[in-house]
Amino acid sequence: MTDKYELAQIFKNIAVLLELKGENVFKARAYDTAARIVEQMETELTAATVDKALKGVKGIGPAISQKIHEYIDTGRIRYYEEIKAAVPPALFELVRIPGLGPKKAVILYDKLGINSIGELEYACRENRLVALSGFGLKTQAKILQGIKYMKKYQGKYILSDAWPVAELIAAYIRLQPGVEEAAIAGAVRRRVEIVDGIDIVVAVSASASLITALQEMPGVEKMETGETLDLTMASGIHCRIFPVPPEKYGYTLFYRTGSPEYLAKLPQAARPAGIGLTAAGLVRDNKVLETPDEKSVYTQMNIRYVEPELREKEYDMEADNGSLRPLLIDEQDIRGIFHVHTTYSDGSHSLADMAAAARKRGLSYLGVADHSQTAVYAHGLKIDKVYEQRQEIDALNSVQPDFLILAGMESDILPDGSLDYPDDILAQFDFVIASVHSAFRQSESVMTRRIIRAMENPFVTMLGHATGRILLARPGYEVNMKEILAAAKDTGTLMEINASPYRLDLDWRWHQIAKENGIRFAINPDAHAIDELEHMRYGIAAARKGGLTAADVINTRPISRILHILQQKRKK
DNA sequence: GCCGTTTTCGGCCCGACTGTTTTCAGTCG
Repeated sequence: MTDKYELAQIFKNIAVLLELKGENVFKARAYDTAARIVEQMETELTAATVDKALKGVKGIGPAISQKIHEYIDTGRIRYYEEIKAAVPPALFELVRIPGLGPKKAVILYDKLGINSIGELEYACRENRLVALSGFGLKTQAKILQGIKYMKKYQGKYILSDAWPVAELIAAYIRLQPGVEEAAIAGAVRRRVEIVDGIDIVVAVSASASLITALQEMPGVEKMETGETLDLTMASGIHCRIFPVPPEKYGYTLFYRTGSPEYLAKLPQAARPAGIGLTAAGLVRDNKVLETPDEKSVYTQMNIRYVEPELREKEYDMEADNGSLRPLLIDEQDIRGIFHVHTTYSDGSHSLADMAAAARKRGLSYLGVADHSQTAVYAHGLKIDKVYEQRQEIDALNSVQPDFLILAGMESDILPDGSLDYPDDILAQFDFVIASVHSAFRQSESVMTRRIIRAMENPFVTMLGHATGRILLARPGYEVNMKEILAAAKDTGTLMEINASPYRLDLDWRWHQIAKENGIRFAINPDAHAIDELEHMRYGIAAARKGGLTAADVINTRPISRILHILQQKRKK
């Protein structure tokens, strides 16, 4: 299998290996850059397309170009295999621990003979790191914390690593002879932000030919057959396949979708209908009922159908059955988006290209929000650049009357809660997203106060990624969310649902609480490249989990109303 | 490894933060 994502991963690995070998860090960075470029190529990776796509691209020189061709021709890169063999695998494993970089990892390997994360954890507990020069008690504690965090999420994946794969597998299964229906179940169907694998339920009368077909499916590394079929994909992700006869399909899909906590609420609710829930299916008068589809499961239990995204322990059956539940927000409701980056700061595509891509997706407005001046690492915009960008936006808007580019900014919230530009500059933007990007380790009260102060600024339209978490990599900063939401209500500040599958922040578990406060949301892709506009599907999924409707989200408003909505707060 | 030129070699984004030091190195974004 040759694809650009695998190649990009190889280049990223080469970069890490070079750092571990102690080579020139800029050489390592060159491979990191190449990985990003390859990943964002808009064409498939073939000998015919690659030269054209990468010709004259900054960052691809003769050596890396040669390696790309070698990969296309042979599926491997010898240089990678050589340096991989030359670097102990343990080192490669150790640098995955947050807070532990290549330099310290090498010291641990050389001086303490640490050969695995388990050994390192043991060495920390034995207090053996403090004796090393450059290490101390705090470093040791930080590493231990990092290991704890990693272990907690081993074998777990963010939704965007699982959902697209699950869709491909389900589509492949549907093509097989004898298969009547196949659907994604489990946490992926419920759109949980972190999943431990993929579940697929298949309606099939005889599973022999399905098993053969799965063995031949691209990307399968290992397969164990039994009552369920357990696949291990090349990426390491597990996929459990449940083949069942068609008359059991509906119940199995329902049962395997879960969540266990949601299912546990049901026996009591189904009792008035004389229905029992067992592992075998719905039972009435000791007889297992036929449930060819999922709707029939709910009909026979005589309770209302619940969207898969809502089937969590948080689901309140009594409240739901007693009221009219409006339709959850849907992809079709979205008219425009906010929070994309361009080449003005750290984006990969130009303002014009991002706008064209948004328009091509059928959107009618796009809110650009590059980084502000303090975000040096992201090439944040100095004031003269702000004006330059504004001019380009005005020029683009003047030639396309049916599409509107909104001039926004993602302004850093500085450690004291002030913003990154004076008010007279902020006032010139159509909207401002205020986000924390530095000094993450302030105490909860200081951080909360800092964010509230930013929200009190009349020009701050919305609060960006409210906790700063990076799923499976970094917990969010300490913050009192109840106070933040109360302040959002008082100040009329919108809350961002950052749709990056790495963030999904504000967490859906807060959505109803915010909604009850009268707070409205913006679902923002935080896209740094055209293909990241696709992040929207994860943000919408999160909003659905939060029980939000089109009315709760400003992206559903028409172009004619949007500027007014964005500027409501400053007119208060 | 890549780039650009005052071109074949020197610089590469850079500042904050932290924990270790006793003036700095490593990590992160």
